[in-house]
Formats: sequence, C-alpha cells, structure tokens
Amino acid sequence: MSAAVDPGLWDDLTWRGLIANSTDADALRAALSAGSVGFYVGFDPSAPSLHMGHLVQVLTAKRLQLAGHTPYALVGGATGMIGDPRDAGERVLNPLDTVQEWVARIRSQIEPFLSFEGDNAATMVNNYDWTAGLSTIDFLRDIGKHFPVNRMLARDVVRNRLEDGISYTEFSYVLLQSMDFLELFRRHGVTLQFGGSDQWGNLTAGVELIRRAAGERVHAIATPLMTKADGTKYGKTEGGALWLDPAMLSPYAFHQFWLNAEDEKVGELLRVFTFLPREEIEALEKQTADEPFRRAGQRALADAVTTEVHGERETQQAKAAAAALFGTGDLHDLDATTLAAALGEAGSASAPSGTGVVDLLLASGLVTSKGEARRTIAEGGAYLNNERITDVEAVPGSGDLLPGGWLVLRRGKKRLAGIQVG
RNA sequence: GGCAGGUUGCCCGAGCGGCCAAUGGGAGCGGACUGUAAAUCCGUCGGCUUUGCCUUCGAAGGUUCGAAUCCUUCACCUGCCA
Repeated sequence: MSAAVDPGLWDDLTWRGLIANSTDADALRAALSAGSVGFYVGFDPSAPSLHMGHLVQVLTAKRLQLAGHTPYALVGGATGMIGDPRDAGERVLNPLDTVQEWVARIRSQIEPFLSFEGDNAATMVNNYDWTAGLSTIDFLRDIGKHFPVNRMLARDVVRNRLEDGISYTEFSYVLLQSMDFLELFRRHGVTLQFGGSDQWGNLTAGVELIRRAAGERVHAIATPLMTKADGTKYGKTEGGALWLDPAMLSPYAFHQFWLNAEDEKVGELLRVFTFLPREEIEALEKQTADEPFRRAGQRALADAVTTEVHGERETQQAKAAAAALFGTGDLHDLDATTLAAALGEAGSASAPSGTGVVDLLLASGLVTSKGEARRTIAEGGAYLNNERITDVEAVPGSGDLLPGGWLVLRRGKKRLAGIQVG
C-alpha cells in the first residue's frame, strides 16, 4: 500500500526555489505523485551542532514527509570519520569518540523535525552500521570497481584540490556516500537522495553507482546554497556559524539573525525556511517592498524560524528581550524582572562595583582585550545604558545602576550585554 | 633520491640587515546616513601597567650593536628531474 501523497509537492518545492538541480525532473515528479517515496538525506558530524545550511535539508525532509514520503535521516558516523573534500583544504581527522558524540547530538537535533509514527514514519540511520565491518577487499571489489578514476578526477572539488594536494582519504569520500545510497536502496528501497548543491557530485555519483551495481534508476535533488545578496556566504554571526544548538547560539541571537535579514533576501528566506503558505509569503514580500522600514517580512521570518527551531516559548522571550533592549523607552523605566530576562537572553556577566568601563566591556565579552575596549570607546562605539561612553577612565557609580543592579553595555548598534554589579 | 622555489598578522599578499607590529587588498569591528536593511563614505584592525614596554613574520640554533630580512639544521608545501 502507499500512503496518500500530496500531488502539489513538486510545484511547491519549485516555487520555493528548493530545487537547484535534479535528475530527470519529469520522472521524479511522476514518482513523487505515484506514491510514498523512500528518500534519504545525510548529515556528517563535522561539528557538535547543525547550522543554517543543514536547516535547509532538515526542513526539506520535513516538507517531503508532510507530503507523504518516507524519510531516512542519515547521520554519518562513517563519512564523518573520513571528511568530504572541500576547497579550503585537507581536513583534520576527528577522533572516533568525538565523532560518535557529535553523531548523538546531531541525531537529537534532527529528530524533533520528523515524525516517527504512521505509514511514512521516519527512520534514523548511521552508515557506520554497514561500513564498520566491511573489508577493504570487498569494498574495492564491490564498490571501487564502479568508480572510474578519470571521472572522479574531473569533479570540481577534486580538480580544485589537485594543485594544493588531496589525500587518498578525502578522494575516496564519494565512494562512501555513494555506497550509503546503494545500501539504503537495497535495505529500504530508498530511491531519492537530496542535499545541498555543493553535494551534487556526491549525489549523482550515488545515482550512478545504483545504476551500475543494481541496474536501477534512482533520483537526486540538490537544494540551493544560501548566500547573501552580494553572493558571499551566509550564516555568520558574531559567534561564528548560525548554530541550531541553543547552548552554542542563544535563541535571542538566532532570532536577531533572521530579524536582520536583507530586504532583498526576505522573500527567498521565507520560502526556504518557513512553512508559511504561498499567499502569506507573497503578501509579506509586497509589504517589504512597499514599506521596507516596517520590516514585516523580517519579523515574520524571525518568528517563524525561531519557533521551528527553538519553540514558541523561546521565540516570545527573544522578542520580549529585543523589545525591551531596542525599544524607544528609557532603560531606567524597565522593571528589574523584564531587564533581567532580557539581559539573560542577550548575554550577561557580573563585576564588582568600582570597575571601570574598559574592564566592564571586557567582562561583558563585547570585546576581547582592553586595547579593543579602549579603541571602541575612542571610536565612539561603546555605550553605557544607551549613552555613548566618552571617557576611557569612567567608573560607573551607584547612580548609573538600573533596577536589579544592572548596567547595560552596548557595542555598536546591536551588540548588547548586561553586567550585574555587586 | 637530485635540483629549484616557497612557508609573513583572520585570509590573500608586499617586505629582503636598522626608518617594521611590519605596504596594499579582502574579511572583521566602529562611526555617519537609514529602518536593528543594502549601497556608499570615513575611521580602525597583536597584547599590555600605552609618550613606553612585551610577543609576532614555519621550528630550533647562530652571525651582528641590531634580523621578517644573513648563516645552519629540522618540518611541511610546490614545481622540474630521477
């Protein structure tokens, strides 16, 4: 039996711009309309948390499942041990126990997005299960034989690395990922893999392997690489990548990231990262174009994505914190509870009374050295309770304390931190 | 294995005995303008007990009053030859 599938899926994915590339589109569209398709998407544990780029895949998996298809989410304990070649150069291999810990963390990040019940329940898989016991001889005979080295050398990632060098380890990565597809095809009848467009070579290699080794035609979809309006990479915040783990990036900072989206990109981000219906997104795009200063699109985007990732409660707290800290009112008018909650979201520290502004900035984490603190003050970029600090030697007194004994430090326009003095 | 070239601050890349914490570009950070947008312009961009001191130019030694710059050894990378 096949579960009822949503015939509008392909058009929706296309409209959202989620299909940057795919194998035979007509055949794929037909397959997705005919019945529940087993599909897989893989995540390598190259860090302790997923980030913005992975979120596209997680949400796409959810879209496919909601449309009736059957997800196999692979967290690559094996591929994570090897490392996908990248232009930046050879990776440093991580120890097995580190990889395994990251596998566990990433699995638990993915699980909330999928449903593990019903006709098209999701399954979590780990390629370590079918590679750990595999012998080198079997691997070379059964898998390696299907990979012409001349074709492998022609791939962009490999070609780019030939100048600077690439290890046999990374060169072989594509065999492992292709084998995953073959293995999932054999074990679970998986006939579709998708991933970021930077994975296109790996995706098609898997399709090719299944054609050669099993004589079957399967499919691949590449989702677009998200970039800023100027074409540069996304996902950078002050702390680094846009992590999904709240311990690595607070829900407040996460919410702020989306709130600061460029006008030009709001529509695209809404389509890729939210489940809002088409009419609603189109209305928001129009509003953003007509009244950009209201930033209706950015607000809807930030709320929707933060809710998907961190939940309703965290989203409300992030919004409340931003309203308190970026509001037009005087900070002195906020009550201690609101202030403490807001600063807890934005980041806070403590310092003994009598500490000067330079050391306060350092303690807040807004700067990383005293020299940077002095420089920031000299540049007019440091603020205490929303007032520019002009004197490097200034020492805030009891009259500067906000309710609850707080001082609000700010660097630039948006980077805030609270210091509790006592 | 031989020969040649390379290894500079977050990245790219100048410097080739003192004027070098080290030209320039990019990224980052701050300011102005705005809408917690983009673009643009300006400033800034190792650390500190900041008119000075300390640590940086692959690593360790050495020459010199003085080295990122010269010498020696080691490590890694690239190219040519075998």
